[in-house]
Amino acid sequence: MSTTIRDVAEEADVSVATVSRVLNGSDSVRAETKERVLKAAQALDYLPNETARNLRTQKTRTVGVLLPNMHGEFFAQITRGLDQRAKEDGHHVLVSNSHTDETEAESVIRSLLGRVEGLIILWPRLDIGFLEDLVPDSLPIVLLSTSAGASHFQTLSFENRAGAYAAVEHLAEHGHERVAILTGDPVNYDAQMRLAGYREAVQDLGLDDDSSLEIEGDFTQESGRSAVEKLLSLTPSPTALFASNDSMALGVLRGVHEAGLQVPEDLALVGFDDIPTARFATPSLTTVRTPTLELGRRAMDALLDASASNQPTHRTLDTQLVRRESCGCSSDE
Amino acid sequence: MSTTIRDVAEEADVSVATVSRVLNGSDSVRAETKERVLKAAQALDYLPNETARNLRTQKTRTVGVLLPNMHGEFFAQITRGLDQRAKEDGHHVLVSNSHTDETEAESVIRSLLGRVEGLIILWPRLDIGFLEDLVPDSLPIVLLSTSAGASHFQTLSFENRAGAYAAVEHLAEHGHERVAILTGDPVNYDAQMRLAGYREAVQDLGLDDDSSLEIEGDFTQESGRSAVEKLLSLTPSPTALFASNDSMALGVLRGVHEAGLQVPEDLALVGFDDIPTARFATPSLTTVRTPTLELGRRAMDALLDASASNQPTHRTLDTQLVRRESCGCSSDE
DNA sequence: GGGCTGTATGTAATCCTTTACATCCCTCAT
DNA sequence: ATGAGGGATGTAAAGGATTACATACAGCCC
Repeated sequence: MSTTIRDVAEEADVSVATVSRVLNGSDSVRAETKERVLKAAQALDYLPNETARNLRTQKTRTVGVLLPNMHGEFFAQITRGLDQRAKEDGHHVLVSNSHTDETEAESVIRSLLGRVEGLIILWPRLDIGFLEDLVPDSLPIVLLSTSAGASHFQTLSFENRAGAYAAVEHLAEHGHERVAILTGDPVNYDAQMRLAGYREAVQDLGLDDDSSLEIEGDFTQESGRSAVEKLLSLTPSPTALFASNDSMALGVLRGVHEAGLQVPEDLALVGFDDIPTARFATPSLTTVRTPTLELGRRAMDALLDASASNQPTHRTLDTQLVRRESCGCSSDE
Repeated sequence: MSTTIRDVAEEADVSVATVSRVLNGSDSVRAETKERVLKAAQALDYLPNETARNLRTQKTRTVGVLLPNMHGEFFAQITRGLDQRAKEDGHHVLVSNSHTDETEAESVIRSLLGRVEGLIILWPRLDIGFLEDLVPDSLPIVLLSTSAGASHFQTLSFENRAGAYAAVEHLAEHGHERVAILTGDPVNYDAQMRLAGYREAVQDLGLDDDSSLEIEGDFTQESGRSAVEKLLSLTPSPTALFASNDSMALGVLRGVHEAGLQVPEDLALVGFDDIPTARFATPSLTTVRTPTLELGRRAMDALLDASASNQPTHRTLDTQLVRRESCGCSSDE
């Protein structure tokens, strides 16, 4: 078998307690002894059994993360942010990202329970009550992009509403009065909030208020492309479009091109997210930047904090309009 | 504290052994007793302590995954594939994806050792000897996109060389004789192999063999964009370009547009990877499809198998040319 | 009835650490 | 000289599960 602390103790001719003390650097141990222990550990290729350690200390230093199938860039950035922050505190990240339905999510969560010290969940159609029943009250949980305040869980989201508002407002500044929206999947919280921001702006700014201007999409590029047809069939045609994310905006770009028209001349366009490709599209995409990496970091932050102060906080992260070409501006950058 | 198996045993008025037997469904236990135990467990909200279980059974059912900073879509797909496959076997995935240098990677691996039963590593500039020293021989490891055969580790890669060959060949079929390549980061194994495939095709097909046609990129969109300038300064100008990945190809698309030229008329273009955006670019991108999700699945497959038969296998996954518009074809799809 | 078999259950060892408490010994103040 | 105090180390008890082995009991056969 693999070598244990007992073997090291024997080799160094001390007790296991001393070995443990050396390895954890906590208690006082004579310099000479310490060295002997370290040498023994080295010689035997000793590797502490993390499981035993976890059991004894009642800590796993591991958090679970549930992410759904989502846009790759978004997914990657969040994961990266989570991981960065976790690493700073010496925590590990146990991921699960391929669950599709509620049953599966339940079994995933169950299998995570008892091996994680906290959970970060991004799950659009999450039923809060269901989750409350499933997990012990004592387990810190951070919910991402979910309707805030609905629970005693911590939540963290983008400032979607203000971002969408800014996007529409900017299109209005370009003189557009008939601005359509391509929505995301209606069950998605981000999508809902972006739609809300759009509506608010349309009202406030006195733009054409026509429910046929709200076209339903699902955040995929294909839904962006196919939306163009619907868009062009409207009378009068909208002169501008707010796409609820960049993937769809890229699809729209493609669709408009296929229809033989031009962005921004025939249709001004603003997206949301500022994925890397947005800058390199032709025309480059005006969009609302979401701090994705930051979302990950802050989520982990909140979770690790939660252990200490268990105040359920609900935070949002500011977004920022990035002016490029697709709205009719000449690019900022 | 949380409830233990002892509490359940007490509640159900049986021994802990019986509770364990019921929960693991292995041994024979009377139906009536079984029910009583289950009821007790339910009533007490009992959750087996996974750590204790892991310690006793000497199994963690957890594998570690190291991925570098990489293109989002690629990253997401691999992770998904890994997770899917792991879940099928009831395994958990511990990820780490934000390490930058060797020291950090070392500490990450160290911290994983002792809590995982295997490791999947994608790490471009990995030093095999370093890894061999670091991990115990008994730990199964699968290396992704790395020079094969160099070790007793299992490896898995894309069939990059053949893919690149096919891309260049296709451009030659369109009549191009002066085909440039935009390479990826030279330390990257995929990049090396794609370059090798390009060179092989140039030789075989008798295309212009001019080392100035090899432009160094780094897989980023920006490097694609800025390569256009260099490309146009060559005399005579190449009429076609093979970009070693789609991100760079998208950057090239942008750069060509900025230069007031057209793809494919002024420059035919083929990418590599077939990221989702490739289909929606304008013009849509001809590219070589890599089965990314499959790479993840197969990697996990190999790892979980490895426990049984520890034959170091070296496999490659076939790639496939997808004809769209940027090469001069009318789109397949 | 006695011994044998097999099923259902209990007892206790075990996995490998950490750590509270005990011990030992040395130094120093009284 | 003696006791207190403190530094270095050892002993053994957790921590919560699994499981080998022991036990109890019922049924059966002769």
